[in-house]
Amino acid sequence: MLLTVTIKHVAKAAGVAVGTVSRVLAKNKTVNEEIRIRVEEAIQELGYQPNTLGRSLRLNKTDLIGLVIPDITNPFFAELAKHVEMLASSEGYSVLLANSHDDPAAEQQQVQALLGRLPRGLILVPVSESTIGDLVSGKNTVTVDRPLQGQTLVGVDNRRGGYLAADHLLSLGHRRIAYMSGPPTLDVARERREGFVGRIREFQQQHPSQPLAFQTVDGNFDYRAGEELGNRLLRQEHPPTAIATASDQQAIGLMRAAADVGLSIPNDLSIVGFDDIPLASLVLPRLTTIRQPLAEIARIALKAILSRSSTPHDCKLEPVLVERNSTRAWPGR
Amino acid sequence: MLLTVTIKHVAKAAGVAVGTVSRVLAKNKTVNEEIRIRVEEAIQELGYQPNTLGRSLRLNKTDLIGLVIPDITNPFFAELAKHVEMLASSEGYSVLLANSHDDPAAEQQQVQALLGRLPRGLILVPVSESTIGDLVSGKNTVTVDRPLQGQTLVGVDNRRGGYLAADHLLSLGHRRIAYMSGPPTLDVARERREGFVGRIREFQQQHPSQPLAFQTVDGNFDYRAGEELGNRLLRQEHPPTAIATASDQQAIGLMRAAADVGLSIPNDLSIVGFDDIPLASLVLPRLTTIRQPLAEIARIALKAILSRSSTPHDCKLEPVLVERNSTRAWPGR
DNA sequence: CTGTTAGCGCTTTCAA
DNA sequence: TTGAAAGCGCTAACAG
Repeated sequence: MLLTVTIKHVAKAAGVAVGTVSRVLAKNKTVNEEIRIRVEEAIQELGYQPNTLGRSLRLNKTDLIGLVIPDITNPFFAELAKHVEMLASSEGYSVLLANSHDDPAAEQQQVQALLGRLPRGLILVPVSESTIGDLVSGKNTVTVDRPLQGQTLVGVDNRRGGYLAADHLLSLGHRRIAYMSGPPTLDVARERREGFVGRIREFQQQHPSQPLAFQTVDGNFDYRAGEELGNRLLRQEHPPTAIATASDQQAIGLMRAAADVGLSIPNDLSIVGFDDIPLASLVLPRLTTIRQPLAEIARIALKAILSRSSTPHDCKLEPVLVERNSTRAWPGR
Repeated sequence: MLLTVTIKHVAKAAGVAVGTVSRVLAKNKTVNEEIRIRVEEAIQELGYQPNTLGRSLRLNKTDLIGLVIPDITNPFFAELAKHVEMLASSEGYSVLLANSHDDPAAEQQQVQALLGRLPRGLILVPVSESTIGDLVSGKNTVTVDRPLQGQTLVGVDNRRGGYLAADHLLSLGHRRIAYMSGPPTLDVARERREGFVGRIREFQQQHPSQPLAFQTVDGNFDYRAGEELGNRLLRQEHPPTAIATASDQQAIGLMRAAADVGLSIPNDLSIVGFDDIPLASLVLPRLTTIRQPLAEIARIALKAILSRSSTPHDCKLEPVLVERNSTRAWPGR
């Protein structure tokens, strides 16, 4: 019978009290060298592993980080999860993963479930203000990508990202431009669009004589939406020569649509995405996109959690334009 | 000061003993209706949430499922994680996620870390036999996709999958065929290849007079390997007219390579992938592939964990060929 | 049917 | 510097 070995067994084996064992475990300096060695030998001998539950119960805190995202299958969130997990585990924390499926009810349930596990903190990509607002209030929460009233947000400066995309297209000489936005209910989507539109307006004011056609569509962030909106955009009488999207997934769906209508990228159509997911540099042609520094975002989010800073303090990182092969000067040939 | 409310507070508020509160929490039938109501009211009133730590410590078991995969960024594992998480949370469990990065040392560390949290069970996609074999032995572990000595494996019949791919290509009339395998160190990769090669040999024996060119290459499962191996394959003097790969990611990389050398799919080249990741049905052309029933795999793995069946009992599911637009009869035009 | 109590494994006073 | 003991929140065995 393989009994689990506790601190008591170690104590008896080393001929000391449990308190002493606990002290060597905690690397407490006030323990006699000789005894310390004896205890450590006993630990080795018995293969003792501290029981997290006992410790957590006593200390009233765990080494768990809760991570609630809409969908781990989305490459952007997968990347976020990976970085969070890597960083967390290197600090001795484990991460509890939960998907909200962009469903407020599911999200509420998931957050509640994770909270019940008393995590050290929660990293959250919220889908709904209302349902979880007060659930997490006062709960050491950091929000990523999307804001939540009263909680620290770490993300990218979306307006700036939109601005960069528009600026890139404009400077390439495009004058028939479309913007494919995300769901208008999401702040991220609105901000990116505003940044994009802002640069367009700015250009129009600076060059009032130059003709400039601009339109906007919106839908989900996923591949499918990119394809559908792309078809709508490209099958018009005078389709745009350049399209910026609110996500790389949309951009990749859009590439599909472009191929379907026989358009070659970047010759007939320039595309710029958003996020820089791993796939962006692997599609054909490689996608020009606005990069979000996800590793950095994860790092800051985790730091905020672990340092329990009392006051929420948003952190907006700089997005950067990554030029690859899906954009080209117009007229391009 | 917001004190955490315990079972004691509820007991006092309801005018009963803690044991009674515990009983109504456990839905124990032996509790008086009237008292039950009073307790439930007190619970509502105080917003009492049972403390998982206390319960787990007492019961010596948690509601945690450990999930250790090579890389959450890989769409196949992301999909697996999603299903595991959905199923788990619907049963009241939470999942602890860890990435091993295909590194035996990291894997060992991660497994150890998760085991220290006393999970109800471990779902594992192992990278290395040796380093974790006895770490998890006797630990209620289920292995997915890749085997581990002495542990239950749930996955797909890889030989059958390879066989299906070869059979499909052969029956389409292809006679210059290549197989792009995964890392030969992995059983999955070897089995798929064996199944594929098996069907090829079978065909040759049945039709000894028919000319049939066949070759094999191998590399990693990822996009990049697919592209590199694809280039090697396609830039030969007499390139194959059909290629089957050991993963959809390879297949998608291969599509890139095909485009680079000016080959049109499926007109000049047929491709069949493996896994059926979400992206497979979104690339252009949509990818014909061997589908792994991942939802089913996740379901069975979790069931095996939760029912603590003592003896390991492998479970091989049937893969199925999903015909889409990347394969075509040869000669095809 | 309900109250009382021991104890899960651990940390941390308090004494010695 | 170390030992003894209390107690974190909970469940279950036992007594009533």
